[in-house]
Amino acid sequence: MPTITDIAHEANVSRTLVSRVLNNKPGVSAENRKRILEVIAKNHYVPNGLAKSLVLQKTNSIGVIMDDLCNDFFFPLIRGLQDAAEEADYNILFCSGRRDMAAKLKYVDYLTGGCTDGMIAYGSCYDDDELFRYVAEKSTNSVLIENNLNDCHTDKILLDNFHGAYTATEYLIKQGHKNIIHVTCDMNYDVGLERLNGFVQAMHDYKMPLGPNSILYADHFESIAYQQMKKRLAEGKQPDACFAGADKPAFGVLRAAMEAGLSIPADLAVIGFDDDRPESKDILFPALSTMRQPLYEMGKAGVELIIDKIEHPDREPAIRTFDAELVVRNTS
Amino acid sequence: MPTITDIAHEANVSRTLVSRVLNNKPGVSAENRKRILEVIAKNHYVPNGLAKSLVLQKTNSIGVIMDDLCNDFFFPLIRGLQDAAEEADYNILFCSGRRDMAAKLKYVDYLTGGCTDGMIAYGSCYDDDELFRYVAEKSTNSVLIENNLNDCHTDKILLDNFHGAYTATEYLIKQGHKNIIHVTCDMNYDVGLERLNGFVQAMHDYKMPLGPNSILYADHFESIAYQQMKKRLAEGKQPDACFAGADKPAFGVLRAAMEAGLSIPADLAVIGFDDDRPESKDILFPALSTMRQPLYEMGKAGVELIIDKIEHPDREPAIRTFDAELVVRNTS
DNA sequence: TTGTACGCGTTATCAT
DNA sequence: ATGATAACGCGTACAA
Repeated sequence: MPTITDIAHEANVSRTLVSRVLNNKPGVSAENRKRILEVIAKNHYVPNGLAKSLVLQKTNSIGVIMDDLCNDFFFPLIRGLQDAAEEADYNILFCSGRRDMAAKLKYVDYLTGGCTDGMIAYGSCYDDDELFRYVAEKSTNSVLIENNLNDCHTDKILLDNFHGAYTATEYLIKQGHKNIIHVTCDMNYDVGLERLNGFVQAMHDYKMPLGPNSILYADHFESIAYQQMKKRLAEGKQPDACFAGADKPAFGVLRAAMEAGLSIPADLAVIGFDDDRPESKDILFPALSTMRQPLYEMGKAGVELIIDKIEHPDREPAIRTFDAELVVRNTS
Repeated sequence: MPTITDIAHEANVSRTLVSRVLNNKPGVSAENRKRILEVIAKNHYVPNGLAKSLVLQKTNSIGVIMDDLCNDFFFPLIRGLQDAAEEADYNILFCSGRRDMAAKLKYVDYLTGGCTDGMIAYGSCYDDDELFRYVAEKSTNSVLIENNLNDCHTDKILLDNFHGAYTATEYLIKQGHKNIIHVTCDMNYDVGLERLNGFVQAMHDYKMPLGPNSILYADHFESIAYQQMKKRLAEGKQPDACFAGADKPAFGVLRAAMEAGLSIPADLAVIGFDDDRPESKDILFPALSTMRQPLYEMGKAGVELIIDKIEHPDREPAIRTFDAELVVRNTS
């Protein structure tokens, strides 16, 4: 790879002049500028980003670390991050250590080691606590998305899971349903608890019956919710509405209900959370009503926040909270 | 961010000793090593990657540029890239200029500007020719995946589309089908032509009837194939087998056939290419037989190739070609 | 308009 | 065992 020195030699000028040309700065005669540009083009010369960033103390790029790049649920998030970065003329780099904590931490070291001006980490499960704390203790600009750790004093983008669950439950109540249950998502995730709490609060506020039978514990997949709901129906205890803590368990509930011959939403209204899609490909589900996370907007906000932080490194950590949006489709 | 100089001062030693400790090298007294490690830990110090890479002329990271990160078709590719990079202890960074050529080229400049040891570009459409040529003319290590440009003298990972199409067609012939047609995918892509050629060659070799009615021109989506097939069936010209140049048009064909009351695969056998999934969510398709691209293996090979090139910069450009694999499901 | 000299943070070479 | 010094490639005061 040619360096600025090579270009300077070939053009018979000093490196200073080449640098001026590269950065469109004045102080170069038209003649020299032309010759320098020719030499640059001829050699396909591009300034070394490492050296440039090192001296400028600015990389103009942002790193993103996610626990999974291969999940279409995150597409809106990725698009939001990309759009905001493109708009601000920043490079945005995605990387993922997947389920390997050591790999994740290595990427954090990489991203915070000077190669980027700031980093964004996405994660919502307890496993990510270690990651988030590791990011937060670095003295670099960082934004954490989705998970709220009170001891991490960095910028954060959060979803109000409690409020979303409350909204969904309230909607079912106002639709006139009398026997509403909640099917949880994975309670190993923060979101599981928050959504359960939102459900309970709404039921309480509207003085709806709330007992041990009001909650069915499932996880983030279809299967357990399917089994639990099947069992519940077999016992003859049939609710008339169900708020699920995530779409995957909601599809499990739907599957059980459809197998039992229930008509949706007449016999059972179902509303999920996340605007996800079913795992099962061998069954045709009705379009699921759900609470949609504004992931696109959250991604955009994440980049905006990190850029603001880069430009004002000394400001206090900021938190931006987003509300999930009720999307009514054919199951409610 | 603290620097090595800060650490050295705080530990009352020279930068040399700190560097030795950081890189686990001998030549430091146990006492000093201990104190230096303490200071490092206390300050959460991480060496600046820019400076380190600059002096070492080695970044230990690989960049990947794809025209779309938000497409689950590429998941196996991404996983292959990640697995191989992880195994070789390289960082792997994903970026995408999406449909904006200027953005793509900017990312190429970034990735080839010293921040990575090499880059991998994926692309199969004609639009990517400009991108690929731009990558190839850089004097950095690069691997191009999927698209074959003869004037690009870089490492390449290719799929033998001709052979895959031949295999699929041959399979249909050997199954005893007499009236086989080909529904093309987008002919603006290299792959479209290669797969058409493979079909024609197989039909020719087996002396199967080949006329103007043997080919239906569609694109990379369901709709046109659906319309074309619907029209064809309405004309009463019903083939007994169809090889589609991609899965999306194959689903379009299936949709038209199913609407016409045809039984699959008894009345019409269908085989696609790519192991993709349907666009339509309102219809339940049978599991499609297809030619699966070994994208995971291709991704792994891409990283292996680039690392080999990094270690042997002077070797001749290498090409590795992969065969698609016939996956027989319920449509043939 | 042009060029010299210094510094960005690190590693490596060579003294001590 | 320890430390001064020179690179890596670039931008930028400052001097000419």
